[in-house]
Amino acid sequence: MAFHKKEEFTQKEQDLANFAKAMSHPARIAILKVLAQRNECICGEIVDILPLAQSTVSQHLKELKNAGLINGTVDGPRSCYCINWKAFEKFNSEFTSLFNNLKVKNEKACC
Amino acid sequence: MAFHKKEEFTQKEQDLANFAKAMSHPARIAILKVLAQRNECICGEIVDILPLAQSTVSQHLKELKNAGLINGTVDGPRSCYCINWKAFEKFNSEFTSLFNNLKVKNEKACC
DNA sequence: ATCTTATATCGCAAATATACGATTAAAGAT
DNA sequence: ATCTTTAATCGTATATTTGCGATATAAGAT
Repeated sequence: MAFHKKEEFTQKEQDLANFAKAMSHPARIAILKVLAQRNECICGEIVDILPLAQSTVSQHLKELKNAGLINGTVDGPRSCYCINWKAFEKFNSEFTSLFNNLKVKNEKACC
Repeated sequence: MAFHKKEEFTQKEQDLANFAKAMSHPARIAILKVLAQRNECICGEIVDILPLAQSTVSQHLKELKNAGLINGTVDGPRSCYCINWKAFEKFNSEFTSLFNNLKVKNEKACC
C-alpha cells in the first residue's frame, strides 16, 4: 500500500466513504437497527442480542460514535447510546442526492 | 479474530453491509461519480482522473462490479463500465426505508 | 507475425479491521 | 472499605483491504 491515498480525494468523497464504512459491517447495521427500534437507549442489551463478545460490541459502538452516526452518554456505570438522526439524515441525503441528480440526465447507460 | 462472524447476521443486514462496503472508499465514490456523469461508459479515463495506478483502479472497478453497483462489458481491447442504476436504487431504497420507517416512531431520542 | 494499446490478474508489502480474553475504571450497593 | 455490575480499553492473533509493479491477455494496427 505504501501509504493511504485517501486524503487525495475530495472532502465530500471522504465523508461519504467514511459514512459508508461505518455501515459496512452487519454487526453495525444490526446495532443501528436495535438502537432505532427502542425508545430507550440501550447498551448491554446489544451485547445480549448480537452474537459477539462485549468487547467487540463496545468497539463497534465506538466506531459508530466516531463516525457520528450515534450519540452516547455515560449514565452511572452504564452507558447509553442512540441514533444521531441529524447526522444520519445529512449523510443519507447527500448520498442519495449525489446519485439521484446524476441519474436524471443519464437514465439509459450504455451497458 | 478467530473467524468472521458476519454470516451470523441476517441476509438483509449482510446485503446492506456489502453495499456500504463497496462505497466505503473515496476512490470508489469517485469512480461512481465519474461513471454517473458521462453518457458514454469510460474505462481508462478513470485511471487518468484518479491519483491511483492502473492496477489499483482496475481492482476497485472489480469490487464495484462484484458488489453489483456497476456493469462492465468488454469492448475489444478496452472495457466499458457504467452504473447499474437498478441495483443502486434497490439498495438505496432499502437503506433509506429501513431507517426512515423507524425514525418516524422515534423522533426524539434520549441522548 | 509483430507492435501497440487497454485492461485484467498475480504476487507481494504494508495498513486496517475484526474478534476476543483480560484488565481497568466507575459508580452504586452492602 | 469491599463487592458487584456495566462498559471501555489494552494486547494480541488473524483476516481483509489497499496499493503497486510486473506480467499476462486480447484485439486492432502495421
